[in-house]
Amino acid sequence: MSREERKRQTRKALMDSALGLIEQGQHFSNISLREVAKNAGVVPTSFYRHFQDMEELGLNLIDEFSVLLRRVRSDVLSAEQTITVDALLDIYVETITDNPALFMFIQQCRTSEHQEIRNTIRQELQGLAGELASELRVAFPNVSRQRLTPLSQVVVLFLMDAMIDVLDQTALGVEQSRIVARLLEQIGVISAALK
Amino acid sequence: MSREERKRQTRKALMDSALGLIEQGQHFSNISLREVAKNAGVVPTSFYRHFQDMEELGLNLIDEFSVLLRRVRSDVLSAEQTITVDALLDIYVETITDNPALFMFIQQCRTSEHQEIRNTIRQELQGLAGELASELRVAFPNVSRQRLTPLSQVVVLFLMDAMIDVLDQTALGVEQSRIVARLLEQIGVISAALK
DNA sequence: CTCCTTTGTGTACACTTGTTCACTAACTTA
DNA sequence: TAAGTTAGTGAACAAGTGTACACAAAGGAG
Repeated sequence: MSREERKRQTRKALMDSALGLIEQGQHFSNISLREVAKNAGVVPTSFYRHFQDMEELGLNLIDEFSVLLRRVRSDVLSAEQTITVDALLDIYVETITDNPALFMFIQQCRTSEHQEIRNTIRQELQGLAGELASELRVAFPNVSRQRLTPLSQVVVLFLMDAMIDVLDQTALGVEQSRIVARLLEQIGVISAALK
Repeated sequence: MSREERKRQTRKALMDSALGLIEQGQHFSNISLREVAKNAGVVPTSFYRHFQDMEELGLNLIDEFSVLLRRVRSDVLSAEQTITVDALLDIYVETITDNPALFMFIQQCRTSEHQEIRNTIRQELQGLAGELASELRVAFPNVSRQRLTPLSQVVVLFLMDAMIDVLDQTALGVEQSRIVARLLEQIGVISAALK
């Protein structure tokens, strides 16, 4: 195995370590560099070979989020052109449930103490809303883009909000289906405005 | 000054200290007990005379939030019965801008690592949505409560979401009016569903 | 094969954290 | 006035934190 391959591997181990700690219920704000290193099976000083500090690791997690969204987008585009709203939502909900820690991280860090993290996330979510808007254009060809844009921003807000419930899902014993149901109810309120 | 009066005073100093640190850009999750004590002009050990730990202080901040909302509610009720939606929103927006740290705390701690904090906040925000729903009933008497409830949940989501922009307000040089404008635009999308 | 680059190691340091304990001083009560 | 309760103090400790440094070992380039 080549050296840079190995490096990329431990780098990924560090990022996954952080996500793992989030999945265990920790908040990204007080996950320590040492904890991440230990959890990745690496000595603390080794962390610096990959990231300057936890903020930089965070920014790279946002990047991972961005890549994930791009992949989803290409999936949607490769689907039939006459995709329904329900099918569209299914794709996004599935993406969330497949990557809970990553989405949780994003939701947590919207209120991060590092403004660069906050700004980057804001941009990313705005981009997501933009994607959604153009995808909804297919489903609602007779609705103007002007009305569609704020609408998809709202839907993104719903998606991220649902994350918090997912976090408590196991703790409260709430089935995931109920969360999705609530999500669909909320979006129903919105899409009613389109009919 | 009586002793319990003094105690209540330093207790408030501790809570205000935490809010102050939040206003300075810190995240509640990693505000330390010592920092709070120091900022309140009190020795660390004195903290324990009032709260068991930071989680308990957090729960008391949520209580303060609850009391604030109750006060707002009575303000709204004492207003004219034919209150407009805009006037209603003005009251809430003003409440937020008058207590930015408290609302920011709530928004931050929706993703807290302490599940009791998360649950209490969830309840509180649900309660807020309930209040809003009955207040909106006055403005939209011909809309059923069934449609009003999910709608006000959405509005609450908007209000809390706007908090994040308020946080970056100074940093980005965005005037508060623009934030309020965006908020009104979002809510416009919703209220359009009511007409 | 040899040298250099670089990823990961181990030790070390100064600092902050939560929490303990015995103590003081002042308000309350009897 | 005397005794008791208690909010706040100060020193101390073990544990965890970020970061600097010299070092080892192994891949890459000549």
